[in-house]
Amino acid sequence: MAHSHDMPTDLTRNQELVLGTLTASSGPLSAYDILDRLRTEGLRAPLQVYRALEKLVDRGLAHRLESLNAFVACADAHCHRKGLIAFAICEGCGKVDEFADAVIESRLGAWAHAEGFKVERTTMEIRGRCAQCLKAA
Amino acid sequence: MAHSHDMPTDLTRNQELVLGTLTASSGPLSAYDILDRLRTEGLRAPLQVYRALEKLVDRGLAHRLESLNAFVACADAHCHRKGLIAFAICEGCGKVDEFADAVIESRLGAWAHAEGFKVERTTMEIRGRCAQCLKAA
DNA sequence: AAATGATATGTTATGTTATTACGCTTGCGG
DNA sequence: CCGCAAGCGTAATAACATAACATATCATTT
Ligand SMILES: [Zn+2]
Ligand SMILES: [Zn+2]
Ligand SMILES: [Zn+2]
Ligand SMILES: [Zn+2]
Repeated sequence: MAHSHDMPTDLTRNQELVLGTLTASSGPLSAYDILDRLRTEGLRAPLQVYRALEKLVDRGLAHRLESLNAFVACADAHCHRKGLIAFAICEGCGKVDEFADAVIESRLGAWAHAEGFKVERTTMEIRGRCAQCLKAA
Repeated sequence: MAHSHDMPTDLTRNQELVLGTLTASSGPLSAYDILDRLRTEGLRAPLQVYRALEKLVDRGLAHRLESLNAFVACADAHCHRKGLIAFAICEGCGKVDEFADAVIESRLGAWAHAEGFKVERTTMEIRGRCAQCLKAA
């Protein structure tokens, strides 16, 4: 079974560094977190990171978590380039779980259709505690 | 029919000013937008606004839109103090529509139950174009 | 090879959003 | 009156994000 994080071969150096940092992290990172981890690689300015993140997010290789102002590597590259993705974010350990639900997507689509609203992008983020953290407590 | 925005009587002065500003606005406002509109009332510091917003959000009188870093008055005070609320945000005119969907809520609950994840808070925000803006274009 | 255009990069400065730290005030129950 | 909780005011700072401008890299066309 192939690893989900095989890195595409057509990334630029900065994109590759940023995606590598996200992939190596156990949880979401802010752009400035990423920058700090890449200073040894020569990155100096926030914009270098933000530009790489923009491309990665456009390509679905990374996601932005709006409620955290942070980013994660896509956990599941083969299936969600399109469509609605939900994130479950554990406040305890920072772990982020990524999932899709066709029923939710279709309910949203139905609402939008009824209202005449054209959906461009959907953010869905659940905050709480994961099973492991609940058990530990 | 009663107006949905009858203001509670037990707000502090700052809370009342902030909620009034949000209610008077046709779209979401950032904390700094609010501050600017309240300088004539004597407010000077971001914290005065953030503190008021925190209480208002806790009480369900206002909502934070994570994907915008901005706030709106609750459009529908009687029904969503609890439960999942979704927001549809028009990129054209800034209008925000607030709605609840029991099916979505139960799907999320089912996912969480299956994973052993304890949900504390959910953010759901749709970005796109409202019917009116689509027609105008 | 030279010119062009598209994409990526580097750098500085600045803008925007949010919080920390500290101290004063007000109202309220003991 | 005292002690405590909630609210308030102010200053400073932290955290997140973009604007503006210059340069570099690489493929395409002439
Ligand atoms: Zn993904
Ligand atoms: Zn956890
Ligand atoms: Zn509401
Ligand atoms: Zn609109």
